[in-house]
Amino acid sequence: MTSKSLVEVKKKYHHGDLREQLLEAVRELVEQHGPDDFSVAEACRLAGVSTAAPYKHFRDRHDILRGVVLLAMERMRAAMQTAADAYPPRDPKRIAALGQAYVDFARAEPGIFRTMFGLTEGHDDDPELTRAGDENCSIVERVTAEHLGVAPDNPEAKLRAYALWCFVHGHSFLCLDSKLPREMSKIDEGMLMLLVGNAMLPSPKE
Amino acid sequence: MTSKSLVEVKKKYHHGDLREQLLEAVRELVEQHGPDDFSVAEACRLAGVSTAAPYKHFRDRHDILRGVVLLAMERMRAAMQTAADAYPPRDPKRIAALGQAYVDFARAEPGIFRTMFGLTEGHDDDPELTRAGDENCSIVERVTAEHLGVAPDNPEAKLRAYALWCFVHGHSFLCLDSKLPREMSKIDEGMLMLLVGNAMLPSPKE
DNA sequence: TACATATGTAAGCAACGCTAACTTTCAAGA
DNA sequence: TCTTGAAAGTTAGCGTTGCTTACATATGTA
Repeated sequence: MTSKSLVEVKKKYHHGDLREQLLEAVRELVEQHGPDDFSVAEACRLAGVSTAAPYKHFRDRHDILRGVVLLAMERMRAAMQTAADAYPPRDPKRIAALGQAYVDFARAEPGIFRTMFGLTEGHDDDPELTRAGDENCSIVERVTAEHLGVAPDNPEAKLRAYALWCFVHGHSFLCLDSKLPREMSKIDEGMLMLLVGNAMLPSPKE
Repeated sequence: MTSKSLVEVKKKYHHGDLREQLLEAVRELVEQHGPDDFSVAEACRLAGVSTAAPYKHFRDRHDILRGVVLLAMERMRAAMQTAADAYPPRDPKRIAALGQAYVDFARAEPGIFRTMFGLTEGHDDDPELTRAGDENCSIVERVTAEHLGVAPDNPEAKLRAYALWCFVHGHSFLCLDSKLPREMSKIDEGMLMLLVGNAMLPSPKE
């Protein structure tokens, strides 16, 4: 009885799911038009609701974007974790898969990806955003430390994790901007393995 | 006589320098409020001109941002070139200085830097933007090739240049977002030398 | 059933992006 | 020097947006 048929959903005064549906609508709009061109009003139209409704759930326009980004960060985190979990702890492929998941996310949701790293309005030191970012960061550190067989707070592991993080992040952005030579578009597996496997993480047991 | 005293400049019907002054005003606004929050109207106020004036020089709001980004790319290119030129061709410091110039630019103009890589509205395949980006990219390739003592189109050099580019770009972004552990904020010289000098560019003459 | 609260609507304001139509200035040729 | 067309400003105004205020309706709990 709690499951609503698609028919009877229309024209309930209380939407019941507006917050989540707005976030989804904005996610789509941002993906289509970029973060500066989406409009709250258009999202309202998509959700079938008046233009004043969002302000019962969000402080303002930026607060909606914040919500969208938080969801995206969680999605990204989950994707990275899943990718890493597909391989045993010290398999080099585990690291490559982690990086690949990052790049894949950027390519699958370029608009959101850019938005995640383009927020500067009032989110400079938002505790929730910072925590979500740190969490994603710590996945890389943990996996790297496991790979090296050292404690998670090992400085060497942290340094290498950071290098990996930088490389993958930069690669993701350069892919989106196609500011990389065309013939290098598909270096994911090969290059990640080369750089990550050989240069950055020379050998787990040395 | 062509040099205008600051006094007699005011209240000329023809502004004479509006295009450049608008770009500068928008640059400041973007740096302050971020790319989505700047308003053309506010830039007009800064330039002391009516809100319709910009449309004699730019197609629309996005076109203004495009101009700002193009200028920023040129500024960045010049900074990188200058930094590299401070060291002789095969000095490892030359590479490090190049990367450092990139990071420094991002830190000095974070709003513009984000804007440069956040444009997606209608600029997907803007030829001028693409060319400016490729030019910056090719500096890295050229310097790397020189360092390795090979031809500029050497595939090995291109690969290493791309890796350097990725790392530096990612590092820049992570610095801005402070999504890196706090104690790693000042790794510029040390880490660049470590990664770039040792891991990525093992030895120029091997 | 009554009521506090949550969640929606309607109406409206100020600001913005952009256009249309007009005005002023400049520069170049007769 | 005068004319004239293009370049570069202005004013006025349209439609949209972000957001607020006041009001309406539904929901959960006593």
